[in-house]
Amino acid sequence: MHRFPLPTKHLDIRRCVTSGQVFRWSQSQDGIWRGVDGGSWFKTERGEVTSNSPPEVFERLFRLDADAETLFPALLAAGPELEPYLDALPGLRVMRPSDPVEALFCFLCTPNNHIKRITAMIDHLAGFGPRGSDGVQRFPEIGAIAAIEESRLRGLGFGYRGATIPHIAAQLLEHGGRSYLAELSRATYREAHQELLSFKGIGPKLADCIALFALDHTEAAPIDTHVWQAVTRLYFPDWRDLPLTDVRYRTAGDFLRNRFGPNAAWAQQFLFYENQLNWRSRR
DNA sequence: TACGGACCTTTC
DNA sequence: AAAGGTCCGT
Repeated sequence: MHRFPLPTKHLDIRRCVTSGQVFRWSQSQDGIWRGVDGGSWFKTERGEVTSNSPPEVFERLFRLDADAETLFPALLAAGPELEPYLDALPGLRVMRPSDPVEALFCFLCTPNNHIKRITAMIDHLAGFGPRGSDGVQRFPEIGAIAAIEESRLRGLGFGYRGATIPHIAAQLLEHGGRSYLAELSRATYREAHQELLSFKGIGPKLADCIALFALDHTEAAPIDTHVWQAVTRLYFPDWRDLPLTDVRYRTAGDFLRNRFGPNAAWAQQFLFYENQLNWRSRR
């Protein structure tokens, strides 16, 4: 058991874990945040973190090695238009989940879906994994997911994803499982993204989420409906309210990569959350 | 290559 | 209707 101070400077847990980057965190009535990531569990209370892992694991998860004092000026130099969003959301981080398998399958639950149902599905999926002696529900391995019957998942409310999730797990095993994912992590962003697109059920948006959160490619800039609104408002006004086609997806993502390079994911996070916070007032 | 429609289910 | 989309027809 470890206890250490919650590094509140440049870290706002609420915003990090409600921005759709991770799905196994929740806040209870008393304001305490509890989260699971890979084999680690965390609990934050009164400015203190309790965990089964040492502080370095927490710091890695919230990417605290990316120092805001140098990162924010770099983002602003490349994109001064981001200033109001950086000011409004100074504690937002791009998270770095520890387990690529967990991150990948969490994002397979997200397409054409909403957060509430996504977390319910992920809790069900986690239930297929082992429960540690410390009571932590570990996420299932790829093989365990591949073995789940489609009807079982449909019965749990997965809808058509009850078919794609075990199928993708089986495909992953054929490609080499975890070592294959490790290869994609070492490959370039572009190679990894293209490879992920070959899976049935993984399109450009999911491939970017997986490249970023499972494989740690920070050039990835997942463009969902919210980021699309922000990007068209700021950079592509002619495309406002137009549907997000493959070509537009590629163009917008390349634009963010050209502008922000390896910090594209940071720019994407601020654009996403800014739109989440303000879309109602703009209507 | 680009556009519609369907897809499971829950929530607003 | 729309949800942090994707696939499969035309």
